[in-house]
Amino acid sequence: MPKSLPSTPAKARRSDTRERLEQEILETAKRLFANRGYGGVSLDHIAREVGTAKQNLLYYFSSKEMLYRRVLHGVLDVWLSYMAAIAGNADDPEMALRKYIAGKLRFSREHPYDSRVYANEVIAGAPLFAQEIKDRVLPALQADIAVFNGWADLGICRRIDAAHLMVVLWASTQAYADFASQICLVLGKSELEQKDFDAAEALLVDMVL
Amino acid sequence: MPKSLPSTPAKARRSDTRERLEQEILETAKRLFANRGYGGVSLDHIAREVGTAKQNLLYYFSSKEMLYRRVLHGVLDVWLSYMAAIAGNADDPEMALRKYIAGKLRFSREHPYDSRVYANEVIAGAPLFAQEIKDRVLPALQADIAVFNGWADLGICRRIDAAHLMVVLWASTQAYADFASQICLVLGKSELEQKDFDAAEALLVDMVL
DNA sequence: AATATAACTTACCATTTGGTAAATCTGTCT
DNA sequence: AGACAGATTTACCAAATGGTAAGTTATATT
Repeated sequence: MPKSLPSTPAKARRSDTRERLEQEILETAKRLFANRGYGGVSLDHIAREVGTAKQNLLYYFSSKEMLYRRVLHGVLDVWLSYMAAIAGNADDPEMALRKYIAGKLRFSREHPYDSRVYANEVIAGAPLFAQEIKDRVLPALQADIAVFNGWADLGICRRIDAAHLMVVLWASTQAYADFASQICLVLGKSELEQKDFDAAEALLVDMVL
Repeated sequence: MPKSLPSTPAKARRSDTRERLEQEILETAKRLFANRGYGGVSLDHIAREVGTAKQNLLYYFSSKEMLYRRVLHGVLDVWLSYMAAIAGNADDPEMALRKYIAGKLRFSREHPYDSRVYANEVIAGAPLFAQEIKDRVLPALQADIAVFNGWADLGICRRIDAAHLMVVLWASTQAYADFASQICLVLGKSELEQKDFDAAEALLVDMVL
């Protein structure tokens, strides 16, 4: 343990550990908010889970609502990062849709807590989220819708109601995170496996094309 | 006001008003639970909304959890009542699917609070609901799945993964209640209208068939 | 009218809630 | 070493929480 040979400046190391704890708080809060909703989680609960004192959370985040906002913001970052597929493949409808469906299902598989926090917030009417959705989600969605309509204009694909198609795709893929507990019951297993996601992808691609 | 001429026995009248208040409590609780989740609603909150004292709620329902259970039970009743379409039209796949999609969308339109309470509970992992889902929802779903597989056996329709199809249909239709706030943002309107539901129905039927 | 019972309210209570203020500790820099 | 800022804990607090116990009012039965 070469404590006398810090490769990075001390200041940086300290702010690193700070960032790591901050990140851990955010992750834990996300998981709890996902499972029990904003009102169902107390700061004390989060703190205990992280292994620190409630008041230390308030040192990192000025209030419960601010913590929640930060969680939401991070969730949206992840959400959007999985959504760029369609506009990025504007020349090949089939490939674009495949990638889009696969991407969103991957999001559900890899980030179930993010998905559920998002879902909880939207179900609640997006009281804190509406503006950010308008600013960040809507443009992306509308770009995708425009791509669809462009395809229809060119006769490459049938003219469909792109907005509703996006809703259906979004809801269907997200269900594999948000409603996993019920899907498990239906499929008679305790948790979803990769092949369930593959089956969902196959079915959706099949339906859409 | 013919108070001296009670058309119904006094006892019945009293238990009627009791039932009416009980129903009002359940409706109000449902709406609040739908919008803010179990942990986000207090008994006081519900009582104030109903116009009575918190302690009167506890006279009608022995605890917050019991009240919530009663709400859940009622939600499931409604949910199931809209789900009987497929098995009831086992001879005509197209008609059955049409009716099923239309029915589930009607549920989303007519009972958004029920839908959201259900969604919240499932997102939370169905801690109180799992057994009831197993007992009441699963048989209905499996009957529907069996009908699908029967069709495929007869060559009436393509062989598809019926379980996942049910998930997709369920998620897509329910989204129009649960995620209404976001769909409104996408469609650029303040609330969903009948024609939005019609468009969704057309798209879904089109995709499935 | 008297009584019993159902419906509702008032008064509490222990615990938990989000949050503030101050004290303490820890590592860093001079 | 001592000063100093950053990080964490301890001690509180007022309000809200779910719930109990006892009281009060309305309604029905005799």
